[in-house]
Amino acid sequence: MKNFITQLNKAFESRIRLGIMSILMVNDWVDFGELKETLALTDGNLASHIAALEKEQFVIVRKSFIGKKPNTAFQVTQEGREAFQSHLAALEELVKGMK
Amino acid sequence: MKNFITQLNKAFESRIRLGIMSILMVNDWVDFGELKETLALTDGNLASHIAALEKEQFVIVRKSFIGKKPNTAFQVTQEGREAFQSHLAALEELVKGMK
DNA sequence: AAAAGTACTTTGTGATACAAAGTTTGTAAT
DNA sequence: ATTACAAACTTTGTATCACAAAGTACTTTT
Repeated sequence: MKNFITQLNKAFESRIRLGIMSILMVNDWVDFGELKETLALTDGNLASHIAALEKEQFVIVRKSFIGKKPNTAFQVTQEGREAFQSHLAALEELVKGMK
Repeated sequence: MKNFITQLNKAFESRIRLGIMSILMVNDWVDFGELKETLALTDGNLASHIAALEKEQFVIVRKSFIGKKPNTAFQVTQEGREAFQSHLAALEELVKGMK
């Protein structure tokens, strides 16, 4: 009766991390600037949310240069993909119960 | 592109409040003790989350006596119902985008 | 009188969110 | 060579939140 709530992942409770994940789920290698603009975040805010997701090993970070400019890009890991899908499945249960 | 995230309501970000609301959406007048057990919360924890929802006017609280025992029960308001449904709709958008 | 039940409130601690400003490293312009 | 700029952080500071545990108030049961 309460399991669908305990299955919700704490890492995905915040709107912003929900946004980051949903973008990374459908786009391979999204870069810092693009993500920042899409979600209308400050640098620091994005950096800290990414750090939280990286700590959980839900995303990986790649630092490189595009031409002469430094570029940081993110990709969702397999683990992140699975965790996020479970989270969404639990949310879906919740929605279903309401119809 | 980012609107479905901004449509997510901050009041419903926590697992616990998500749980409270989903129960109240399908049950009329749920009492303190029942909600507390269903969600496996401490008294204080439930009280504070309810207070947050009450402040937003998403739930109303009724204090009465059942026989000789004090009873506190909660009901979702129309406003709460609408806000929660919008929230779920936004989550559904998010899920849909991923299929 | 003592114990137990209901519903809180208070206290304390630790985590989180966020903005704003500062820092680092490397490139580009003058 | 100095200045300026850009990307991506890190730091700082403040405010809010989550939660457990203990305390409170009132009533009822034993």
